[in-house]
Amino acid sequence: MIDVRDIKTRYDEIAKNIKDRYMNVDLEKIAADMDRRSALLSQTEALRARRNETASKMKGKIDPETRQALIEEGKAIKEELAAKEAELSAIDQVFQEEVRTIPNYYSPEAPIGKEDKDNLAIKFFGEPTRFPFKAKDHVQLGEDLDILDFESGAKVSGQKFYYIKNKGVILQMALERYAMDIVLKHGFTPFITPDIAKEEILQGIGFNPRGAESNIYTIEGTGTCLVGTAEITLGGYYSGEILDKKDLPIRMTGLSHCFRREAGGAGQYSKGLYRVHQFSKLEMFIYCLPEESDAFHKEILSIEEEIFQGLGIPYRIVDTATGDLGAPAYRKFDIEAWMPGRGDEGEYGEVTSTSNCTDYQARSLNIRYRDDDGKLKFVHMLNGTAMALSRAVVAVMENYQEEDGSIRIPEALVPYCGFDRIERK
RNA sequence: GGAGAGAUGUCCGAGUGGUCGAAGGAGCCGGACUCGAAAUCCGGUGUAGUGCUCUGCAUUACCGAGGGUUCGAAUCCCUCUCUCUCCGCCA
Repeated sequence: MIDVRDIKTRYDEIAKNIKDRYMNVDLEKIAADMDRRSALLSQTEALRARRNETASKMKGKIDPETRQALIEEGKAIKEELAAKEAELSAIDQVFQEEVRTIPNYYSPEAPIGKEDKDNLAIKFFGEPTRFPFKAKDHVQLGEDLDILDFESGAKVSGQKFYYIKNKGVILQMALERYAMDIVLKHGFTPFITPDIAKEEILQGIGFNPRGAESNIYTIEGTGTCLVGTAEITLGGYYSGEILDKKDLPIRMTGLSHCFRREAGGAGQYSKGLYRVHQFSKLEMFIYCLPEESDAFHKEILSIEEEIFQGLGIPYRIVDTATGDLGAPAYRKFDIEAWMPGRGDEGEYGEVTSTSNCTDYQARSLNIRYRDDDGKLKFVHMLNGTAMALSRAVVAVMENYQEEDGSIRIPEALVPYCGFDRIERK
């Protein structure tokens, strides 16, 4: 969340931010509720002050008559206070929820635009892979090679679930370990995180676990949810804590399963492994000083590039437009890998995403550090995909396919796989 | 899953209705001593709001979370969460 005082001091900026992000937030109402809330708060506090004053008059020995009078006065205050507190708590609850709908500020460098097609391609690596034959998509390849089974996934678990089989399993594990080794080389501490997290943590990270459009599976009656990414569990790791400045930056990388409802996410571009209800992902996460977050954001992006360059997969980087940033992000870069089987003649498809969320998540989760001036300040928090296994598998399979339907293993993965191709039995 | 114990500031830890925002210690900051450092000694040191006559003063809240009792709650009661010990079960 943003600093609530900004609603007063940076009103126009917030209004412009909401507009440029194409979001629906009624800022006028929020500001009005804020005024009502502070009026009630000061009335409540005045009453509490009177209550405390009355109570403290009774500390020592006093004559019974005075005592009785004070008790009567205290009782009256108590009643009045209870009514005022009820009123305050009602408006406060509304206000707190409203504040959370205000998005983070966006970077002055982020492109302004409504949706993903307004994202700005800022770099290309490699040439899109072309074949002298008609490229197959990973669904076809996977079924022919007996390494992906969507039919059984649908039968047992529902649509958009899948089984990975045979050498496909080894390929996924190889990708996982390959990415992990690169990330570790850059000083990240490895974690395997819980796949379930509390709603308050989800909310602190900026996910909305409720509502029809929510992408989150909630576990009924427990107050917990299946995580959609290890960003949630890595970002929650230090919630409520005060970090030592000399420990910053903290670099973490976490492997988790990721669960997403993907309601209404069907269609040709969501085919196969590209958009599924469950996948594994290795995520990078950094807690750092505010003045360092831009630099660390670029560092995460360069590690993501290193991972895909090492696999020899062509990609482009896009600078995400304001309307597509998501509420917590100040700036976001996606890597889109070339996927020869996507669309008619191949398309770029998102494989990583890295966001600088500045202090937006830290404020909700209350993660601070003590600065040299002795003051507590919010850290900046950044996340980025090291490797989303399902989509990386798509990219490898489709870029490394052969005319006979077999798949070569990228050189960098051969030591991790122990074989150099997957072919039909 | 059953039984018991516990959760207090940056950390450790005392406190069982009003004199408690909270003893003591550690840490940190400042100072003394020192050529300098260590040791020692002295002083200071919570967070988040709000108001004002704004390098300060006043005030509210916060002792795991949420409710309750009371004129008054860190302290009493209830619910929940988490931690520890023992038993059971188990990959």
